[in-house]
Amino acid sequence: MNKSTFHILVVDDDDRIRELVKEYLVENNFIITTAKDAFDAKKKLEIIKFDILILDIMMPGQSGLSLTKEIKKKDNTPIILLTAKGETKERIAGLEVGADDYLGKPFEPKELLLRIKNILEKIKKPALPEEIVIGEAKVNLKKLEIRLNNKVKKINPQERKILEKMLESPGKIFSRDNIGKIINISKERTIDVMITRLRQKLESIPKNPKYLQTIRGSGYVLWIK
Amino acid sequence: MNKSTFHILVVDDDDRIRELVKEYLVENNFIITTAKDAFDAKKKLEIIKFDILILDIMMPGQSGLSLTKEIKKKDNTPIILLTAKGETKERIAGLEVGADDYLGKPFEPKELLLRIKNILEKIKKPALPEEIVIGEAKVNLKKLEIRLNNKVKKINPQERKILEKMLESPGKIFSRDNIGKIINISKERTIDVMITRLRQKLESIPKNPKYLQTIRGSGYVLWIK
DNA sequence: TCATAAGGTATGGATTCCATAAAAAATTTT
DNA sequence: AAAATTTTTTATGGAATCCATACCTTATGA
Repeated sequence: MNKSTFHILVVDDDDRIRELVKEYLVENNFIITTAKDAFDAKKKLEIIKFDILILDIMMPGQSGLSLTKEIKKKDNTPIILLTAKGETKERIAGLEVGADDYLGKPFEPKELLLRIKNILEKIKKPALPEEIVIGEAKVNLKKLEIRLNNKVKKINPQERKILEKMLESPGKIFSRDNIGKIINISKERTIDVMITRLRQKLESIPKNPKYLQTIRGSGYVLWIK
Repeated sequence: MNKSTFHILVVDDDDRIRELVKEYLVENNFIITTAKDAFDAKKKLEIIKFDILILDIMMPGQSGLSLTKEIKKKDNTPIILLTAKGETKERIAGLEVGADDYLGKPFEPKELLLRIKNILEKIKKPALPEEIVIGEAKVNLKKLEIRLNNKVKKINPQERKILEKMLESPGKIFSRDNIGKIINISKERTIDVMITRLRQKLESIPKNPKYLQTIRGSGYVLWIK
């Protein structure tokens, strides 16, 4: 793997493992930060935007599972969970809670590397530009703003997540299920509401959306032009 | 999960596991074929195009690993490998050989289902081309639109289903029964009505259809050119 | 050419699906 | 902990679509 600037946070209460993983990944040109528990991790998460998080499930204080859930609520940083051997149930729980992958202890560092590569494959998409034009609106995902008709509206966190995902695949139909997974929600009406709100910020005539359209019976689509 | 027509091949030399997996997946609306070894599997692969293959690594004769390699050379059917517990090395080898995912035995059926869903997400539909030309009309099954004489008409879900099916076999006669099955309707007149509607969207002169024609006494045919 | 069978279509009630306002709950900020 | 913001639920109305029926038109062959 080439020199990278990917920044990974490793959270494990076991000093030995933490250091081992760190060493191995540093060798492979990652930038590594470690934390010894959820509390510590959260402190660091507030300051730094990591590319990947590696969390041990079994930790004193808040568990990795719970931490995953909490983090995934806010953003979609990929998470790899480390599970004690054979804890199938936890592994399932992990996926359900939104983890992107997991690894049973004991694991070979090489395997961890594979998982990381795997995830990087997925995220290496050519980072969305600072400002994206959707019809008459200009979306700034960094400032969390949408300019439309000389007005500036704020994008809320959940809205951002949906928008980001839909912007990755303009023209793709997102079922409510799809969207529900993005923001961790199941109620259909709730999703409708988020779409309605997005329309009010994106569309000149929210009642007749030109860009964020409904596909009756299937879901929603975003057209960026 | 909805009713699906996904066809999965399960290859494992252990009768017990084979049957267990089959049973569970059939319950979840998959079509399952089984094979007891690589030789058996290859015979079946020659005849049927599967959507996913589930292979045990440890098998008498050719191993799942070797089989994976062989298959991946020819096509890219997604493969999930089943590994005996703790065989980390094999798991790594599996990914390197081109497998799409793996699952350590013993596994929970529910977890297998998760993996399968995951893969299906990716392969989605074999997607007909974005835009299909039928006579003077341009059909966009994604946008659910038909452009004809500079006008855009919307296709609704039932119409789409019929169109999709007929597009799979242009020139084939579809009896009302055939069509009825597609959209779950039995009344003859009702089917006529759907055809009428489609003609109004597809044909320049709906009264004299050139492409969506009636075969009196037999049914309807779609000609795409 | 007339009778009849087969196909075409306008209409509308029932149903399903979606939009949105408003309220309630949860979360974040102050 | 009060206030402000955001998220989620709920309730309701409206729109799209489904499906059947009645009636009309066309094709066929006796």
